[in-house]
Amino acid sequence: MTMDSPPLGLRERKKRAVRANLSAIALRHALERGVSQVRIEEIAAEADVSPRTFNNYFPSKEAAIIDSATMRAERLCELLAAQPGELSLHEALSAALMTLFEDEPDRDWISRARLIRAEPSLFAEAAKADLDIEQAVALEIGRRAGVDGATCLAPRLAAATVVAAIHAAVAFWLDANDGTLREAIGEAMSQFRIADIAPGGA
Amino acid sequence: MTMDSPPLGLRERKKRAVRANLSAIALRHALERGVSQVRIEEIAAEADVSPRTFNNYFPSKEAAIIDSATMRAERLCELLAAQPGELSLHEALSAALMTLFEDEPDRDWISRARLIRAEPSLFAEAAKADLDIEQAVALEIGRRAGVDGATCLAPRLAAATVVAAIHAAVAFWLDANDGTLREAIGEAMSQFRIADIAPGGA
DNA sequence: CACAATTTTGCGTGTCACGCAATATTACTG
DNA sequence: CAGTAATATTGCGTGACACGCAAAATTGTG
Repeated sequence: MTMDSPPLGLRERKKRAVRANLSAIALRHALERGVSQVRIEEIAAEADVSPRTFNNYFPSKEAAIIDSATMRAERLCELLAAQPGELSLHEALSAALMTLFEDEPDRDWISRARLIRAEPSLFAEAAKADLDIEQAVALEIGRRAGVDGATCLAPRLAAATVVAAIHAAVAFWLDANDGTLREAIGEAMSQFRIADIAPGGA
Repeated sequence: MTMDSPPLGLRERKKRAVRANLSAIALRHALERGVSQVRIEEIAAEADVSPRTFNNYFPSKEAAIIDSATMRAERLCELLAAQPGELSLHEALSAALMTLFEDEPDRDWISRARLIRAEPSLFAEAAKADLDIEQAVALEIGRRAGVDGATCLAPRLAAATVVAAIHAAVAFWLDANDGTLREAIGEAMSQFRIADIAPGGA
């Protein structure tokens, strides 16, 4: 799609650095004091930035904490598209997820995931982001099967259940402290089936 | 559990009336002007109540609009528990949902559902409520299968996928304007399978 | 170096969540 | 039918926040 990776101007690099910095500080504050005690003013001060600038990057502190916590939907879509067409939908999704969760998450990701599950305001913010992910996955599933992923029920259902399965697996793994996340994802995918999508369907 | 249904004092009746009234006014304002233009002050004035009292019932206008939009988890749990034990988990869930969605939703429910999907702030608020629903369903599924619905993966996965399927079906039905919601739910449930849960599993 | 584009910043405004204490309403008891 | 305890409503004040707007600073370009 848009691949301007190499020519990344100073401008864009600085913006991304500021954004990542603000997000990291926000997460740390939230872990140390609790989300409700996080103050935008303090985050901005620590990042050497005006408070107004914070709200220039994020509409709320929750958004800052969540930022970059969402697994990238584009990556999942790419992996799904890369699976051989002979595989059933369920097999292709499983294989894509096994690749997506190839490397175990780092400490920041884990503590952030725990925090999101513990704090309703963060959970709500994350749900908004997951909606976009789900739609993107539905579109890719639809493309793969030759149907409209935006309107037909089947691809949307498949996307919704897969995202739900990932959530359940992550939540289980966070609670269980046992085995790898990859294994939890795999076990989840093995415990339900998604019907293949027939292109000729109504 | 707690069954004080008949002896419902004046106090409780008034509270419920005020709550329902505030919620209805909030929904109407949101439909007419958009959520961002809803003012707590106006809702309170129309309900002949102090603005402070509004925040006594709801922590935000979004919560007021959402209130009573969530399908009742207790009802789904009851219906699930009422299904004969010979049925597989998937069959029992399907049957329970068919009963739960026996009567088609009214106009208020539909317009609210549309609004929730269109407005991210409402979607986020609804997601919080759905989390509770999911946990309750997981507990009931676990009880039915004789495993711990709070810790084991299987019941949580089943609950998550079922809730996701309901969401997908509702969203599809709202877009399609074709057939009944009941049919959409049934079609969704027929397009994926949930593994039965073995009580002896680790 | 000058000039255009973009970003940062400060300021003001309207909205909101919530603690607290005073007041009003409801429930209960002799 | 009081009188009293429990609970709900209300007004007020405070801290925080989202966001529009325009001036100032920073970056990209010829």
